[in-house]
Amino acid sequence: MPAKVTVLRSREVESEATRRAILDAAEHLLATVGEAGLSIREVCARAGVTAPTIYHHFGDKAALIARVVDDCFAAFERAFAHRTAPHDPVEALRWAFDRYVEYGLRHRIHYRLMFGTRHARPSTPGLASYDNLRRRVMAIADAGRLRAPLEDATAAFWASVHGVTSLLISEFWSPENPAIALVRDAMIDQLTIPRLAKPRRTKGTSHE
Amino acid sequence: MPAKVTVLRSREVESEATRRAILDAAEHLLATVGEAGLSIREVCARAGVTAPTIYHHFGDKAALIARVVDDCFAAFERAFAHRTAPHDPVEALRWAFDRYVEYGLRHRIHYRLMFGTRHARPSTPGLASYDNLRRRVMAIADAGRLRAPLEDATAAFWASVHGVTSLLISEFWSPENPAIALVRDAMIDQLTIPRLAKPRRTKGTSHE
DNA sequence: CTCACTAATGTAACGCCGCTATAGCCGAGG
DNA sequence: CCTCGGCTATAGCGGCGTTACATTAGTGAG
Repeated sequence: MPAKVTVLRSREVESEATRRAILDAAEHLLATVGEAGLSIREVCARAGVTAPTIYHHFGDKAALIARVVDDCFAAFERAFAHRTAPHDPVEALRWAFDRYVEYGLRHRIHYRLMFGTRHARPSTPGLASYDNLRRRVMAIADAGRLRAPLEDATAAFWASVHGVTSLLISEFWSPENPAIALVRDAMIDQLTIPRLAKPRRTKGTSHE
Repeated sequence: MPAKVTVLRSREVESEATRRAILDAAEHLLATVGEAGLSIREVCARAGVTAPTIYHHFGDKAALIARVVDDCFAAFERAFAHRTAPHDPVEALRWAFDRYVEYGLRHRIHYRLMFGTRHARPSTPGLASYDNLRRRVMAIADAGRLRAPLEDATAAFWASVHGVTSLLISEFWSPENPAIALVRDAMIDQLTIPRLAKPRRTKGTSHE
């Protein structure tokens, strides 16, 4: 019985296999030689197809790369989902900061493609990724421990972790730079309340 | 007497003129169509020379761009020098943050070339630019108002302003995003002491 | 003043690249 | 069985960075 389906759709299955072969080859080359170094011709050689096949399935080089980047966002979120975050929402955010930097450092080229330049409109996986961060900040707000508006605080955290990751990827910094933790803790200490104290707007109300 | 020098070196002068023509054409194209869009052939057409002339003077495309980037760093520092900073060192740093973002936003492509990827070893103008920031932070430290080691604080400030600028350039943020000031003030409030109080290591010692 | 030398520039070409008009293959449906 | 249409290959276009080679024109020595 499964044979029937397989036989009936053998053509589509074959076509989909070709798509995957192309995507796999593109992803591998992207991680190896980067966007500038990736050539359609090399993808062809690795995937065992010829150029028109790629253009038939993906349109052009930019669309192919955009497709790979979408898969990268999925992998990016998986990097967070695989491990379990601390229970305390503020500590969970600190933890997420480190995971974010860690991922960026391990997938430099992919990170640049995801966040280095905006490719057309922000993709759905990209938005989902940002929503993930917002949910973490919202957990802090729900605990009454956020010192700034939700949207602003989320954006601010993103900017700081993105800045750190960018400098690491560009090799302006080494991964041992103490400034990494300094940025992380400065932003968290300033925008959140460490314990369950009355949330006050003026800074420096918690003695020690 | 100056005629003697001019005549004797007429050849060098001419050669230097073509150098400048090439650099100007490259800078204009770079700001217009970006690094990927810039082609040696187009530079040739604009500068009124042929390809071997460019390779004779600069080596290859990357070296030509690196040379343009060096000029960008000079323009970058000029953007700070033209205006006068506030006297208070902390406010001067806040002011520098805004000038930095402002420059990045006005010269998106150049900023990306300067800080987006490391081009070979950090150029001399690039190092000078970073030293400028460190001097501002040092002024705060000299006033006994810095809460972290000089090098770490300098790096942390750089990361935060770079993160903000990157997101603005990539158009993930709009220039009106309140998170810009939030990042700026969070880092400054956390790493500096607002008035002339006794510098203490624990956070939150200055009431109001 | 002459002339060989050398730096500066031009000619033409090589081997890449992204992309596509066109044609052929082959499973799907009648 | 035969047609039909989606998938793939052949071959080629124009453009790219780069370079071997030829050519020009100031320069310094005799």
